[in-house]
Amino acid sequence: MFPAVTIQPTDLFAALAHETRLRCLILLTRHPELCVCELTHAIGAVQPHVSRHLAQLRELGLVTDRREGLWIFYRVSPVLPDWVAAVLRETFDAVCGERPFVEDDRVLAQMPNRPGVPRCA
Amino acid sequence: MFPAVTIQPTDLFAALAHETRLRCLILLTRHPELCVCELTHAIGAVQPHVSRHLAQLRELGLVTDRREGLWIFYRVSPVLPDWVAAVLRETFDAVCGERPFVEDDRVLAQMPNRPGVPRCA
DNA sequence: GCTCAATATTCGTTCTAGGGTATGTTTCCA
DNA sequence: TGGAAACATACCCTAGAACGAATATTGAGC
Repeated sequence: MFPAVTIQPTDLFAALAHETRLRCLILLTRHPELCVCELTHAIGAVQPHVSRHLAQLRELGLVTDRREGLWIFYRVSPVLPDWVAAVLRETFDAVCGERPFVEDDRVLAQMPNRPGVPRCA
Repeated sequence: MFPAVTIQPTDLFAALAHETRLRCLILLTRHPELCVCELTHAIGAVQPHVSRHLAQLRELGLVTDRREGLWIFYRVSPVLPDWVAAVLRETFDAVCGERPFVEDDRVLAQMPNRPGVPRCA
């Protein structure tokens, strides 16, 4: 019932202050969960880059990960403190229509061979 | 009617990611306006330190300043974009009862010779 | 004019976050 | 058991942020 994590405000804002991390979080707000290769493809960065920033989000407790075969799926933590969830929502509502966040989602939608997405031709 | 400033999300979060700047903003959310010496006293830092960080908040458009004699009074900008104001409010509500923000306000309340505050003994 | 108070800025230094690349780990499959 | 795919981590290096201290600016008062 209680949030499982405690997040210092300056830590939260430092996490959101980096464009790669913010873009990942915005994508993860649009979608229930995404794997690293999807985030990497959507953002257009190299895999270690995305992986490193996802690790920071994970260490802070903003996202959780689960393994399924070769893929590791990330999602926004379901046990965020209320005010953190509120900040994320406000931010998402404000920027989801702006660049580069719209493009990220467009690029993701056109990604071929996405894991978890059935390939019904 | 329209917000006078445009603030990039990463810029906002970078500003909030520094404790000095966040403490100033929280104090300025509690009080309509405060001068530099009040903020300096409340936070317990040296004057150039506070001044430098206030300058960053001002350049971003998060706060405005007005001169009155020797003092320069800062206040939270009245023309913030809605989502920025919402993020600030959520953050304030979440942390205003925590350290070091409560102590900052206590120290400020006990400050002698505050400008603008009538000295009715 | 001079002096003091409040604030801002500059300068040189230190420190940490981030980038690029290479390599390690885990899992699946043949 | 060997290889390939997906992801994580380590290493070295660099650029930018922040600090401390000194100095500049602005305004009030005499």
